[in-house]
Amino acid sequence: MDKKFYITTPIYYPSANFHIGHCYTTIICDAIARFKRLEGYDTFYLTGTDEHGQKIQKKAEEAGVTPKEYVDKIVDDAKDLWKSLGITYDKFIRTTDEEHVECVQKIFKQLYDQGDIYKGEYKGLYCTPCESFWTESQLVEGKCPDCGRDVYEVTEEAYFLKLSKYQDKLVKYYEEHPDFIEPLSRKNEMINNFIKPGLDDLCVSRTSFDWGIPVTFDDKHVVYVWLDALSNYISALGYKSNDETLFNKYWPADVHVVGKEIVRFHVIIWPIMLMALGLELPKKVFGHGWLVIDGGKISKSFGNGKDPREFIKAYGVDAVRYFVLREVPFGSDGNFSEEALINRTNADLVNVLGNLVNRTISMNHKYFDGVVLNADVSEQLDKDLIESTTKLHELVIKNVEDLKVGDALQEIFEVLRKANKYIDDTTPWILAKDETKQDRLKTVLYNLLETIRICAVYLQAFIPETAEKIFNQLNTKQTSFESAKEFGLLEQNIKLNEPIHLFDRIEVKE
RNA sequence: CGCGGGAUGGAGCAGUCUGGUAGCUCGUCGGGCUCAUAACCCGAAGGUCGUAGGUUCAAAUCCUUCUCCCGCAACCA
Repeated sequence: MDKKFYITTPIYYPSANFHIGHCYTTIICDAIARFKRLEGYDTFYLTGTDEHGQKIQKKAEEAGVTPKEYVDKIVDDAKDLWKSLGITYDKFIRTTDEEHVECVQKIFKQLYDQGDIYKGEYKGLYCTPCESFWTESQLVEGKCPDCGRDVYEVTEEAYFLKLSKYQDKLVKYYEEHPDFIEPLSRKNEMINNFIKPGLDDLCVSRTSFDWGIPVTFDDKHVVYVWLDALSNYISALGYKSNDETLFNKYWPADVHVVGKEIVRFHVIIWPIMLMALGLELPKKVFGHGWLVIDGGKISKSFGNGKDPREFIKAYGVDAVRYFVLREVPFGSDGNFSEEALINRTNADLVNVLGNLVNRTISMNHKYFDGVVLNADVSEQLDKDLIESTTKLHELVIKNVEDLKVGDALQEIFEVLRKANKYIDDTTPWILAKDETKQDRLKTVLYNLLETIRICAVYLQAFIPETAEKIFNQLNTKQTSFESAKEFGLLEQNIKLNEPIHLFDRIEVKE
């Protein structure tokens, strides 16, 4: 029986092209998904786009195209971006996919039939020219925050989801599953802010615009965005379709990775929807922090929404992947800037990893014509390096398990630093000059090559292109996850390929 | 008192639960080495751990006060 792993990103809102923040979430999930595959899990990695809603409708009107044409263009661009970042999603779901639309309609109907959705009245403050509802607190001096005009109290019929009915059950679920919401601080926020004061039933339909999924039995209404969007996690697996094979295999999700701003929807509305449908709840919702620029959010209006492909082009895909994976601590925000990206790349990828691989392989070529040899002449010194390298196995697994990808990378680089130190401690260039030390030299270089190989096995998940380059230079077939458990599996008597820089130093122009 | 998080050498963070010499990466300065991409290795300088009080033999850590920053509450990854 295969171990399975189902991981999702949020489905992003394609009102504009994606920025580095979207990349962050998607790269994290990709690294975890790759790692799980490497570990031998039958993995399903889902991402996609949430394409309905008034904002898209408006954007499309402004652009003079249909909403579908508008989102098609952005989706094409997104897929190109994911490709350039090496994202290995198993499915890209769009909420305009026919399968998804039908699934949502069936869900809505079922919840209505069983009484969890009911028809009621929605009272709100409405701005007619903007076609928008606002809450009291959103108003600016009592006027519409968008256009500054008066708002009117309007009543319209709407469907509601009975959140209140499931409140106690939800709290009980939290208590019985302490790992459901991560990081923990988000959980307290949710309980104190929303659940303790009592959940209001949620308005789940709209009549004020029509770019959405129609309610089958009442076509004035379209389905509220979050009910539509959240369903993607099961509609993508074929829930309520003719073929539920994937759904049966992968659901419940092992983790929904989401930005901290939408944790609320994933830990309140989504679980309640699932309870109402009689389905299992996801095992974990992880609310990650943001990449911020000078302490502020990334957004187009901020003028910092530079196309991430420019960074990839300039510094390489793995520099970008490494940076975002490494820079943001578990659960909190990390700072993004081109300068930080350059520093990180030079300090870790060039100086520690690149230089280690280059100097080791160069020496092996210089001293042994590139042939991998090991004469087993060990010294006490070797032990520390070998132990650290071997211990990596459980450390990396544990950190990825806990979604601490930055820490996992830190552990790997810790070992690479040790390897650099090992070179200085063993001074191979001095051994090389002594005829009687040739066997010792073989062992020293073997230990280094083997350390590099094992680190590269893990790095496949995070910086796959680089790991591949390392394997090529090592000319090894020992690249499996299992092969990293044991020190000494690098094939002897094989010939290394020529040393090539993994990363070129980024010179900062004045 | 709406709720939550944070404040630790120049920068970014760990340490706080379970009190006992303040740690890591980057940066700066000095030295070493020459296999390597001005890299690598060693050493040093630099911190009254936001403020004020309390508990204790002992507080970054526990308790209380205040200040400042951020997030959520409202469809931003």
